[in-house]
Amino acid sequence: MRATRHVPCKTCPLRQQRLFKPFSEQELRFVATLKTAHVTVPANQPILELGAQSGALYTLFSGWAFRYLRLPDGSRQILDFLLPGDLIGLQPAFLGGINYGVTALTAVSLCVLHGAAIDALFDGHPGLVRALVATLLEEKRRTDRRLAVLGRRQGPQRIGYLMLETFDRLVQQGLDAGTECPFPLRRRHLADALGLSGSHVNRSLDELQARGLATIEDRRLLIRDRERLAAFAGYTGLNELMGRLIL
Amino acid sequence: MRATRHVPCKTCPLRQQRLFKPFSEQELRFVATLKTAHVTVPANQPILELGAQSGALYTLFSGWAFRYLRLPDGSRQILDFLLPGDLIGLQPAFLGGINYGVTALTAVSLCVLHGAAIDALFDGHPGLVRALVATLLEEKRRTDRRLAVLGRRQGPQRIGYLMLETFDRLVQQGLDAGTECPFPLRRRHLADALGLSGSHVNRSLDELQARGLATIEDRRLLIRDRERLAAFAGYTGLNELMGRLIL
DNA sequence: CGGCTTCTTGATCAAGGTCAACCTTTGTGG
DNA sequence: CCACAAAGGTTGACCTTGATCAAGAAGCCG
Repeated sequence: MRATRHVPCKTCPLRQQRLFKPFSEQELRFVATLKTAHVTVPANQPILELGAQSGALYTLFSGWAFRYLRLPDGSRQILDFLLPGDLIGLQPAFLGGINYGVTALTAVSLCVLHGAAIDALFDGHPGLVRALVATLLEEKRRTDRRLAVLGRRQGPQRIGYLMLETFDRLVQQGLDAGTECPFPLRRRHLADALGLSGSHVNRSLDELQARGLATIEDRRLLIRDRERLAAFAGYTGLNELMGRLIL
Repeated sequence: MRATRHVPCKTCPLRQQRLFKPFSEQELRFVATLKTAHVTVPANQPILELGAQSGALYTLFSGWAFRYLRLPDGSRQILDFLLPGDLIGLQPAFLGGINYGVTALTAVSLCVLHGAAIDALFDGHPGLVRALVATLLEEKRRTDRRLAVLGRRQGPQRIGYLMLETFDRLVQQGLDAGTECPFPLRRRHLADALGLSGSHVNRSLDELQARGLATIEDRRLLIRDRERLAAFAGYTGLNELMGRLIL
């Protein structure tokens, strides 16, 4: 983890996006006081480790990361892929103690926030708290669906679902949507996120390709027939959400 | 849904439990203003329906319920079982629009809260909001683990996990823990919650019994060897949590 | 050019889904 | 209280999905 030059909150490009709640002057001033540093982490390096007691809170500024759980038998379940704007470490900062790990998928850069200070959020910043709760509930909605996908759909459908969800999250962030997007996940990540084995991920990808629905090539995702892919995977779209919180 | 006599918030027996955040006088007064009625719903009847636009918010007062998603192909994924003290309908009350359904598993009774009014929570009740966020994050932790269980464990382990989690939730609520507890789920509920078929639920229950770990008899769960069951299912205990919100 | 990790493919086999028949419990109306 | 219907549970046969293992092929560094 290497420190780099500060990005001032005031001109933060992430915040400009429609996805996020616009801040008042006062709110912006508060958020700016939280920020303590800006760091980078190379691909495949840990951002939060399971044992650690850091209390730090991060906003993912650029790059991809993932959150995972390690089961007693050693296997890994990826819980979520994190994209720019996502908060990292709210749970440990707030509840104390950490459950999960977060690892950089690509090289990432992070805003470091003073974790203990977010408690002050609750006194005098009702707008920010509303946005926080909305963000949490929105995430819960995504989690609900993901649970249903793991519980009820098979390999190819699971992959198709993740593809569309990820694509749409990128679009919400302002990716100028064509029919493709970056997709740095390796087979292993797909397997660990979707509860499949490596080889089965391959067979499933083959099927998606054979049906002319989508392919992954060269770290990019190509959606060949969005309509049919959505029907195939049972994907019904992200909810358009009202001002997420970004810190 | 039938209206019944009010239970006054002031003397609400649920609130006495250690599990929930104690209220100040002022907070209690605020919460009491939210309450509009007290109703009952018979077993297997809907509490919240997918299409509806009710804006009502409930606290489950007694009985069990479950939250589920209906997939495009008609199958049902149970997302969560709801126990007394759990909030029902926060997501629709706050985000508007509803994703999921909630159905009574046993006969239940519910506190009806004025959903639109919870927005006032954010102005002037920081203690309650902290408890709300803590509750949401705590639930997220449970969801994370459940996702890992669905993604990575097989039938018998999944069932064992759900048994222990449910048992411990009841204990947290003040059930005087012996080695058994009420367990009103039918095979179908287990199947739909855990992503299994009805017959496989049976085979898996047989295995748990044959190993001397646990049985379900007569709507009650009997934990025969907690130690070994936990090891078998990869269950590591609920987190002791700090004052959940109850409304 | 080794020595990595990742991807691909095929063979084998266990987990678990589907279907069907039958049985048991629960609930309902006479 | 009984008769019957409906819902839920049990069991077995059969077959699909997907895990596991292994061996080889690309890529991708240093």
